[in-house]
Amino acid sequence: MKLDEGKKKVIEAWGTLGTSWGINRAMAQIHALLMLSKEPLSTNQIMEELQISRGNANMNIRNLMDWGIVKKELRSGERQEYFYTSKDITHLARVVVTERKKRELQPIMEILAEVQNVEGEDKEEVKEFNKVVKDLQSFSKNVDGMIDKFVKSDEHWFYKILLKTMK
Amino acid sequence: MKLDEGKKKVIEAWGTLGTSWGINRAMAQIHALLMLSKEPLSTNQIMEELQISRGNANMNIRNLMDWGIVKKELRSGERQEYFYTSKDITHLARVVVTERKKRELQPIMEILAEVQNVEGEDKEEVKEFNKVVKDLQSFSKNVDGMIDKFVKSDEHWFYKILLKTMK
DNA sequence: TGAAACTTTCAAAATGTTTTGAAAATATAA
DNA sequence: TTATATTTTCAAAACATTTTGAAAGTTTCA
Repeated sequence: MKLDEGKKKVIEAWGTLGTSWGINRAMAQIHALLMLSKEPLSTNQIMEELQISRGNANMNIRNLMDWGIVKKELRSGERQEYFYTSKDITHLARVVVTERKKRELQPIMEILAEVQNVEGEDKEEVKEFNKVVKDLQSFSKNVDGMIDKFVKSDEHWFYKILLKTMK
Repeated sequence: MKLDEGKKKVIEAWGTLGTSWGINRAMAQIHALLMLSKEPLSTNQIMEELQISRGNANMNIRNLMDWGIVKKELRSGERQEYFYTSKDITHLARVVVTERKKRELQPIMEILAEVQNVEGEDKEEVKEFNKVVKDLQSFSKNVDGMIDKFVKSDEHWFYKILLKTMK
């Protein structure tokens, strides 16, 4: 297989995968392109390679930078900005997980805390509700703890745990 | 707080959360409603409680049943079907994770296997590409292993619930 | 300062997803 | 069988998200 063909396939698949992870197609594809490129790329190069508009490219590069996934490189004597990303996929995984925790887990945990102990402990229905809410809380807390551990851990730790978990 | 108010809040939050997990609003809300109800509910009751159309209710109940998350109860002397779900959230987690693995992880793993070892090992660019692809593969395999482990570790639990449900 | 190079913004268009509701299909009972 | 209750289907409408592209804004340099 030729390099360009391989890149194209991975970029396409990455775009599709991103879509299921709260990262839109263009954003995921820009990330994949940068990850697979030896050198940083300019907005124009990204537009050209992915066949997307300037606005789209700009907006998603900005978003990736806000997430801390993509960085900018300035070259003396050149006006254009060049962008690059870490080749370490666990870095992306950490950022995405943190972002999703903030956007998804925290709100539901707040709601669960809010609805704790509904009135009327004598009714079966209420007992049932309170029980389910408590279970959801304990599950959420577990997930929350797992995420924190994962995010704080360094790469080394991550692989050690993986090995332990799997054997 | 009153029971109805609490239920409403959790159902709403659950719907929002579902949206980020490849489960549409109505589907997630139906699940939440059933999880929080003492008794199984009919399509009409679900429509009424969530203020959604018959088509929407039917389609999403069906989907939840296809996923194995919701079950049907038939009552002798009654024509309507009643639906219920497990109160154990880890059951849902297991199903969702399995489903997502199938829909997301498997395709990307296939692509990665396909683009392994692009021609021209002498060029720096190609070396770089092959290296990143290998890293992505190893990461994917690790995630895949973790998911399997998680899903299988729940099997014991699964049979316990199955027995409980059936008695 | 003025003009060229480049980046950012944002309203409108394109695209994707979910929901509706009425009609068709199916099951049940008289 | 026919009438009635219930479930299923699906095209169109509503809604949500992404992308475009041109105009506005900014930076740089002569």
